[in-house]
Amino acid sequence: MPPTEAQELSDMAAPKSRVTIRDVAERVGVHPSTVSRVLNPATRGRITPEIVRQVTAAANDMGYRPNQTARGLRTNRSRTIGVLIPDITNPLFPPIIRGIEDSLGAAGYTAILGNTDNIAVRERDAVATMRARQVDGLILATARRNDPIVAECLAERLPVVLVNRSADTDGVSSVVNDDALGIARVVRHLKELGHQRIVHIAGPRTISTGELRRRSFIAAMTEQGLPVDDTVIAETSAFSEDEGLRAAAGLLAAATGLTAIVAANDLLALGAYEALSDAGLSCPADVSVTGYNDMPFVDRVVPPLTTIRVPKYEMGREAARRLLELIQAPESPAQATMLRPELIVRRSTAAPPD
Amino acid sequence: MPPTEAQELSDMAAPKSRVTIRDVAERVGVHPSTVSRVLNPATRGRITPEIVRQVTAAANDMGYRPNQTARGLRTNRSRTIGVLIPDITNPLFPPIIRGIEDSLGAAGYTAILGNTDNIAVRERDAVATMRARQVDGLILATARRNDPIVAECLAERLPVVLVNRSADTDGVSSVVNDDALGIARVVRHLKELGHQRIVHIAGPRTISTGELRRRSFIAAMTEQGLPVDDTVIAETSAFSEDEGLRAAAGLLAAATGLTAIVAANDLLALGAYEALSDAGLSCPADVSVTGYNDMPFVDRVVPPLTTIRVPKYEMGREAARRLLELIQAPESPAQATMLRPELIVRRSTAAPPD
DNA sequence: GCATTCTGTGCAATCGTTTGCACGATCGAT
DNA sequence: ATCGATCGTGCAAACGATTGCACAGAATGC
Repeated sequence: MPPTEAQELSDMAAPKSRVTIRDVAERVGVHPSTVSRVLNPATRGRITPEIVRQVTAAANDMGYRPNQTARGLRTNRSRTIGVLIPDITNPLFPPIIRGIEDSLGAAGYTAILGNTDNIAVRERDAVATMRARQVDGLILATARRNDPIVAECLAERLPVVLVNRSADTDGVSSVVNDDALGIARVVRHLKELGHQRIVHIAGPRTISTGELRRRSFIAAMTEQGLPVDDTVIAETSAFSEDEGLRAAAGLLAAATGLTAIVAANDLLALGAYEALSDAGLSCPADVSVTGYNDMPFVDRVVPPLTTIRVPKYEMGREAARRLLELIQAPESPAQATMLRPELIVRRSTAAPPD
Repeated sequence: MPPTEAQELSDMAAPKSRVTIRDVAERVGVHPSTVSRVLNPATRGRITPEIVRQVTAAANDMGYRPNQTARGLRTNRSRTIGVLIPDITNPLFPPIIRGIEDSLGAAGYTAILGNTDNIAVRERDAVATMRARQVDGLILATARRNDPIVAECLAERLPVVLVNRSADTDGVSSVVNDDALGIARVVRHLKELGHQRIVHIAGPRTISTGELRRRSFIAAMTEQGLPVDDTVIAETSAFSEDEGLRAAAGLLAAATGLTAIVAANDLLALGAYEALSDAGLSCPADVSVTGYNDMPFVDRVVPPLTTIRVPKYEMGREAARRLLELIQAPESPAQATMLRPELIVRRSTAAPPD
């Protein structure tokens, strides 16, 4: 004996399988295309108000949820964007990501993330999987100054926005902070404290922030009438604590009478802290140190780090906003947005010893 | 006059539009379904080796990339999973997320993220958008002990795994650390240092970690033969620094002669630091403090925090692994995995003053 | 009152893959 | 030599939505 049609099922409707546009259409007695048009704000106007009412009511009632996958197949728009970052574990990035997601979410888009660890083949891979998923655009926090990925996206007309770092490639939009301004403020701050012999731990020159902060350092020093020669800049191969330690140690060994270190980012600055303590020097009594970015928690290290705060959340938000624009109007001209950084004076800077 | 077939186009083929399975089929002279079978490892064996060779060669040559969207529509599998976290900006989560992504990535899956800020409606929203995108499963780092979202997923047979926090709901898989063990180790450590009057800043009881660590604290104290009454536990409404400050201040005001504070997580412990300094007390000279989680950077605050290290990356990795299993075998029984935490002794704990 | 425009809806093709089914060829067994 | 079984491939129908086109009926113009 087959089970009788259990009528209890009808009230507390268990949504057995997903309800489709066709189910809604059948319930109301119209064609699926009509339902589609009702549900699309752009075409809703073409349908009789009474039908609109019935369809929306039925859709709500039945708990209809459009299938993004099907829609994406047809329209070639996934309402998904790919975000490439070096490493989510680096505290610089979460606020940026948060800004991106908030901004995208408000527009009905979602992000998929890829960690690349700054490894080129992982970047390629990540872009490939993202393209397979038909992302509508890309936000890259991984750009190098001369980045083939950026060039490819441009060539294939995939909307792309760079965030935090920019690139030399032109025609690409970016949202970054004003490195020149930030570094100028730091140098001025140190000069005002009385420092004369200021040195710089530079980031990798293959990355825009590394090169730009380096150049800005030289410019700012010159402008302040401070001496700048080969011995005041140490190069690093990565924005890492280890590299900061190594570079700072070199500087301490070589540079005569330095009293302040301008690091190209906070991690390098933390490395410099270590080098100082290794050398038996104290910060800020013997040497002042500054960072860049104002990562979470650099206000809690000892001494709390004087640094430049970049508007991380806002950069993420702007980058997403810009990308959405670019998706609407793919041919709109590239624009490079620079957000204002802010000098945060804490305890790692003080007057030089006399 | 129509443009002549430009034969220059053939060598440096600009991939004008995406190459589909049909393009590959035409090039080789077989049916699209054959190409599909060649490209699918499971069915490749059924095709003549020579054809397999030709098809794979052509696919590579033409730069064919399967369209996940189309595949997803047909198979109802998106190879995408949704990850819900309270806030990516909380340093506890990035390592977990990294573990999840590494594990998923290796299996050809990608994650989409949702920040919920512990707000119920945002959780619902996030789940809705994820379902619209046909996620194959969910990893929740947002679970409350009694969480309707968890119940719904279970009811609708959407594979789900909880990470970091568990839930009271049964039938759901989870990957967490062993809170009882962690708290027991902390209490034992303090006892060994000579502490008698130990107090606890408990997390929200609506969250498994809050409740569990609280209960484990009572159990551990009892086991060590230490006094435990109403005055040694302070409740909080969130795992935040503010709440830690408030609770610790209360404890200091009320509790007679406390010498050690066991906080239910690192953020609460940092709040306790503030309360101590507000009260003119020093840590660890006057009062020892312990945290839980071993968030990034708690080794750099002053004093460096003694805490329980939970294997964050591994928890993420395991959760993803478990979810993939669950997707393969949806009816497999739920399993609650507990990873071993580790006591990390730093400078925030010392013998009590005499 | 007839021709014309307009409006609202249905029809059917389409997006790129996957997969059950069918069918001809090949093979081994008798 | 004949008959099944087996094997490799093609065929076509899905998956769920969108959208150009067609067409009926209403509205409008003269």
